[in-house]
Amino acid sequence: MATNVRIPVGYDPRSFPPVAVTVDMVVLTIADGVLQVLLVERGAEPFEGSWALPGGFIHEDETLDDAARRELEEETGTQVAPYLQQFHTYGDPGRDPRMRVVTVAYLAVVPTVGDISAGTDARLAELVPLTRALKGTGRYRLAFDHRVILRDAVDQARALLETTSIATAFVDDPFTLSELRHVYEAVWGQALDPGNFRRKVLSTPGFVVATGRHARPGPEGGKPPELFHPGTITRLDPALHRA
Amino acid sequence: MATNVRIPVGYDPRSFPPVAVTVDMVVLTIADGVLQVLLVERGAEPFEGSWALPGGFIHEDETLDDAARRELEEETGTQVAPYLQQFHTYGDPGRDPRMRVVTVAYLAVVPTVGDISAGTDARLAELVPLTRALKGTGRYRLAFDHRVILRDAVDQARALLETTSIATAFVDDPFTLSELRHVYEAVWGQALDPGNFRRKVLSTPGFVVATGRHARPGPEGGKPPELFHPGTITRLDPALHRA
DNA sequence: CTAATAGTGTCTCTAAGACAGTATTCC
DNA sequence: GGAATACTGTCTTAGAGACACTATTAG
Repeated sequence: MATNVRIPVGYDPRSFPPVAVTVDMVVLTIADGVLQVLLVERGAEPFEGSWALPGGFIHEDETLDDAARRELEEETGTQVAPYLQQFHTYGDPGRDPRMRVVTVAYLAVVPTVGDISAGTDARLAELVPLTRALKGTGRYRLAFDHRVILRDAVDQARALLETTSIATAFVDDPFTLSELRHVYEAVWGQALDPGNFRRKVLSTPGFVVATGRHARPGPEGGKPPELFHPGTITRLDPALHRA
Repeated sequence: MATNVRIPVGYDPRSFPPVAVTVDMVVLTIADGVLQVLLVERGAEPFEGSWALPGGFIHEDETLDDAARRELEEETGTQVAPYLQQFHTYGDPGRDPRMRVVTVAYLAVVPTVGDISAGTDARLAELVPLTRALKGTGRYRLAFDHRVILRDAVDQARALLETTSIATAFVDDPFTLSELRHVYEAVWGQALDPGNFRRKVLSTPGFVVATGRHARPGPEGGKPPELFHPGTITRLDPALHRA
């Protein structure tokens, strides 16, 4: 089949076999106190009965970051993710049985996923607890190498919590230090000492900014917690180490 | 012009405009006590008078990592780099004026560059001090966005020195702790205390392995230094922090 | 001998972790 | 009042950095 591929000066067409480039996204959020990932179900073959990370082909005249932002909005209705960064590119031949596909994978972190069904596609989208998505069996079996991509993204997120302020991307503004601590506990899967956590966060200049206001205590009571805004820094120094 | 691009089932050809995928490499090494990068000169337009990072199109039926290994060997004759990892993918439209090119960038670290002219290409290759390569003017003006790629790679390398054992990739096996310290000093551009450095390295289990042997002192004299092999670990815990 | 490099000892300071104690709310 | 959550204080320990000191070589 003929296409409109133009062969530029100085390039031998046989040097670059047909390659499709996609941007796929691992959208992480915390719901019900558990780390969750956004998955979509694609009806058509060869996706039959399997789920996938949201994503799609890059358009002409858009950067990779723009493509990621576009896909994110198409899928979640979210205009801006507090965190959206490329983390790895996957290009094994045969990872997509139809043709050579090179996928630039992005990690997105959002505080809440609005209306999932607001996506422009008619595809079914769901927020899935990470443990179930990584299981590899049952309802949420992942297509292609998407299970590897998801695992890599979560490893990346766990590491970024130590050295960057990515945790603030999981919570709404303003937030309490308990909410911020719950982010670390959900992603790392381990409990942290509230007192020591507070001291570490507050002793890292620029991580969070006090508002002076306080939130109402929850239904269980307790002292009204102080509210904070995200800070301006992106790199934590000193880092917040895992035990 | 017609090509042999086949349109697979289920894909709309207009969804994936013609994209070429290349693997480009930032090959770092230390020579004359200074961090150096391998650059190649490409004669043909639009490279006229500018230098570039070594790299090329991916082949069918090879993984991205395999493409990187192949390019490295073509360019340096080195079969195996002690460190070779993908670090970022660049795909802005217009970054290559000829067509849409998505470049997966790799960071390679080698202890010594063998015969540079051993490359299969007839292109001229040179080891260039990083400071001159990053200057952006003079003899080694870089093509396209290669200056940005180089800067990102060096930032990455500086960060990896803190948390991984990448430093051992810069030195031959076996090595002395002074040689290892010179790696940190050259890449970070700052002097380190020899005594404290030794203690930190030896207190990180698995970073280096003592051989029991000693090297001859240099022409300036001094106590014969102990020789070490690279260790088995890849992640430094605790990390080796920069001041 | 001196100069240079390799390696050790020791002191101070900072940050992490354990954990007890205080403050303020809901029920 | 008791239970729960939000803080604060204090003690111990580990690691980083400064820097003095010892060991072994070349010239």
